Amino acid sequence: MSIKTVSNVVNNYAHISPQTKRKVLEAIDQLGYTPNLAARNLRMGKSGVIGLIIPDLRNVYFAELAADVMRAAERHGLAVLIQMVSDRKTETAALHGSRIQMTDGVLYSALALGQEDVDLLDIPTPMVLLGDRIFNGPKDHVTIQNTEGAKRATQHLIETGRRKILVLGSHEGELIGSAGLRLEGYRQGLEEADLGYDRSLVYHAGTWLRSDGAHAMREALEAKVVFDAVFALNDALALGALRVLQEAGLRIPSDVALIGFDDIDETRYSSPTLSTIDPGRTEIAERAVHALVQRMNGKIDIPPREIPADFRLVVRESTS
Amino acid sequence: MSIKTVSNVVNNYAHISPQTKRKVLEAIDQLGYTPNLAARNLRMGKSGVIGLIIPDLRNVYFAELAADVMRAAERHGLAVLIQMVSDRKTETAALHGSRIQMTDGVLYSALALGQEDVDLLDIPTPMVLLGDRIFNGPKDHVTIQNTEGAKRATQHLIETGRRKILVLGSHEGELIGSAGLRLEGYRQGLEEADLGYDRSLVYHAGTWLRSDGAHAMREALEAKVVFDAVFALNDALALGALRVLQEAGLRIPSDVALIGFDDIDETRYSSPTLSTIDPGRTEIAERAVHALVQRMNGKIDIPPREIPADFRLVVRESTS
DNA sequence: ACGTTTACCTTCAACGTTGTAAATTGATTT
DNA sequence: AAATCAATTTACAACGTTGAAGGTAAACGT
Repeated sequence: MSIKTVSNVVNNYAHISPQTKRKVLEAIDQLGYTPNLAARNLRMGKSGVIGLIIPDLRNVYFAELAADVMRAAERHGLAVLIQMVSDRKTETAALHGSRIQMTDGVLYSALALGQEDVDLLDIPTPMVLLGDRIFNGPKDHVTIQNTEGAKRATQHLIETGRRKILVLGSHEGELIGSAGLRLEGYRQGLEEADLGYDRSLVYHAGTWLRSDGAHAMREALEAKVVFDAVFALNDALALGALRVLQEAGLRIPSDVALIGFDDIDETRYSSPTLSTIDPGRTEIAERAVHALVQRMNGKIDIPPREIPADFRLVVRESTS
Repeated sequence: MSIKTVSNVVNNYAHISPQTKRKVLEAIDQLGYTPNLAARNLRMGKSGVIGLIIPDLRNVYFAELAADVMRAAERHGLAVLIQMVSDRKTETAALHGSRIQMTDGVLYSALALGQEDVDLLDIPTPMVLLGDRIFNGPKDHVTIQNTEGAKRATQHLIETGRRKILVLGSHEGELIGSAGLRLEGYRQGLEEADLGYDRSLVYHAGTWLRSDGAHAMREALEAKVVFDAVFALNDALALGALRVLQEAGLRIPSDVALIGFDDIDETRYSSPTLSTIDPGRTEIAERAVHALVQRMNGKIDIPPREIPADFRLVVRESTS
């Protein structure tokens, strides 16, 4: 009984006699044999693992994205190795370090790296880019329709009769990146409704955590700005703002309408529930994994693509 | 220049002449050589990867746990392969499938498997158990002090003058598992204060999502039970209940005090902020990884241990 | 009955690394 | 100058798998 025969049984190769197969399977069962994956990986030149490089799982958006990616990967028989990054250094290390080498490909959502670092993406590992910080890179890019989604959110507020729409979470001077693109959508929404863009309604927030939303909202209230709606550039900011608005005695949505962006699970359970833009996270994960698998199989040899995901306005209590 | 010399340089073996080292490093740099990890893994018999088997990253508790585990693993130079499981079948497959074979060890938080499946844990892969569903297994177990924490929560409510404490999230007849243990803590808390245990104050919830908390809370309100405090067996339940209480016009904490369990990030941002028990998640992750590394190195050969994590009462607005 | 095909099984080599032990070089001692 | 020792480098084998190619015996065709 040669080793190769066992290998053939395990990989159920076509030409094996039923009795040999049975004998081998019995022996495997009895000895508790399992194929050594390291050896198989070495021989085959692939590991069945894809990497997922993201900022932080404690951020609900990325946790949900990771869950969706894992589900999609599972359908392709792939395992997912998550690597969290926190700054330029760890991010560069994740892309160029040795660990990436044990994956067959990576999904990468940039955190600190930006358009100016596009050359760093030019690595031999198959890769699909996520997020909104780098465009026109050397890799496929599955992306949220930030501008279009933000425009839709703005339109929705206008349709419900709001005119003075506060924005929370801008990044000064940013043109691409979630903040820049969503702010642009807001401008377009105003413009189409013939409403002017008023800089004094735009509040900055470097990071996008609940506490930042609360902080920005407090600033606006203290500045006594007049407004009848708030568009927070993501849900976490919106939830932080929500709390401050309520503390200030404002009723939502009657005094102030509030909308976020991302459709994280929590928006369904806040009080009031939060209207938002669903950026199509599940679809993003599926398309990204699909594109990555195509590249990994080397079956397609076409230039890098931009793959947009469909978004959807989700109307809940905070705007109706 | 032999291959082995390169290997020696890469692993910076002690006795290499400076000039050879320089030459090798130059060549490595110029040719862009990286060691093949699959081959190294095969040769060394380890992969530098640990597995983390958990229910679902969309559950904030597990997302935060995963993040903490990854940080702890990073400090040991280990990568983390997360495997989500959803039922007995996927869970058994995760423990006994082939994928576990590409990890050097696993951290495992049981979902569907329970005490009766303890034999399934008896696998050769080093493993550390997390969670509260299986005790006295054949592996180290890092665990939350459920009973003690729940007792502390109950005591806290009593200290603030509450007497009729509703419980949300019990599992009928469960003795071990988070629900059973926390309910036991609640009973002990009552007992020490000479308060009677009243079954009509205990509400069941099969799963522990926000929606379940909302549902159980509604049931209690509809039953017109009299109560002045709510102990939700986890934070998600508490947050769901919070919303229903507010909808019913009850003020928190003046009409009803509310406390949860887990200290998820969100409890800091709800309105009002939520008192809770911090079960020491970060510490759990660190101790678990530490114990796993010890077992992986085979340096210790002692019987399985129960390793309890320290908990902490976190008082916020919902109880003060 | 003999060549030919088919089904099944085995041998060989290679994937790229590292531990072991042996070989080479250089420095030091006698 | 030979002998000894230490420092450095190398050859070899092995980790466990699988593709390619080869072998063997039974089944088939003429």
